[in-house]
Amino acid sequence: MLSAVFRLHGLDGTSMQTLAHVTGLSKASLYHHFPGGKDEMAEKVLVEEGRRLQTLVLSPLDGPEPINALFESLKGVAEFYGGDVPQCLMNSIMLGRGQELFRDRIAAVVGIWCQRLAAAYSKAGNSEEEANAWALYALQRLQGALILCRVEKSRQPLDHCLEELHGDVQFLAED
Amino acid sequence: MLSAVFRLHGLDGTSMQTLAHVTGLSKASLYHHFPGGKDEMAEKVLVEEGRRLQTLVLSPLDGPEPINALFESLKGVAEFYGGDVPQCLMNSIMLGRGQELFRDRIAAVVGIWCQRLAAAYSKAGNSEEEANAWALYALQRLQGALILCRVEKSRQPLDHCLEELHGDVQFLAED
DNA sequence: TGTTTATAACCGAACGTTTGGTCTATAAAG
DNA sequence: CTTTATAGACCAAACGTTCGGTTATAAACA
Repeated sequence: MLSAVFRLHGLDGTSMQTLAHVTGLSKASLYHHFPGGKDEMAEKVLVEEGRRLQTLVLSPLDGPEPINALFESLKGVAEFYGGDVPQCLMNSIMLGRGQELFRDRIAAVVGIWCQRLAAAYSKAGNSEEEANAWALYALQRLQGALILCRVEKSRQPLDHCLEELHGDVQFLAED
Repeated sequence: MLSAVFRLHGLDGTSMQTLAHVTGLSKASLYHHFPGGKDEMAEKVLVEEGRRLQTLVLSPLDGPEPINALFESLKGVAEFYGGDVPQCLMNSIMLGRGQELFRDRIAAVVGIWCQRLAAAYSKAGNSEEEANAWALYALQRLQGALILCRVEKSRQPLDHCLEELHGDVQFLAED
């Protein structure tokens, strides 16, 4: 998959040659589909990743029952960050030139994610303050776990983190 | 600073030209000092960063009084990840070719950090299990906070995270 | 149905630029 | 007068990108 290349090598570390090899197309053909070149390819991949986040992680948060919505969303996260060594595309791609190109959009997505998470948590009976704090906390742990996954070349940190976040929600439900 | 270049652009995104410009030297001079080229420069920077971690973050953990040691170490972390938009060099540099080159060493450093953190926490009166869990938790939150710092272009997430970790330790001390 | 036509997809080869890296010369330091 | 540090010129290779031309697709028409 295209996104895996950018995830593993970042924007600068990914060459058109590699992309051509991965897609099985020639470099020229890639320019036919993406006249904007590498940057446009990265952008398209990023947009698609945003859609995946929407369907797997964000949409489940809209369920009527907030506790279950949070559970479902966490399940979505586990799938969103799939693979043996899960990595975050938005993290990898936000280095060097990628920062200037994509930071704003990524910040917006993260903001929405946080706010939707807080909304569900608040709907489950927490104050807005608490809800916001928990949402930030959850995102932070998630991103940190993903870093540790890359360091340890394993998905154990992510799975463990998701279990604990699940526990947090469960604890809330039992109140 | 050299490390800032790698921190911002990663290994692949950093060119010898950029390094020459930043150091004020010619490329030829850089090859005089670092015959191994870019990779050797990155390695030297990484080693120096490891020393900084040692003195600022790890050494304070050796203090006789574990609670205070943890406080001091957290203070060291705040300095270690300095600047208006703190970023983790070990994270940036561990993409693409950097992963193959440096992952093992970085994993070792993280392992030591975690284990030293757990030791202090355990010495403060926790079971080894609890201590280990807390150490992993702290590292995870830290790394996650650093990601959010890059996304939000601010050091607020890190400072906030450090406050909360400080609170965790304080809570432990009051037991 | 078979032929034409238009369009999209594709690729080999080349473009100019930048890359990591070397060579040679020069000036300063010891 | 040898060693060390520097830089300008230089190189082959790789880079992102463009071009000209070929093939596949399928709609339009005979």
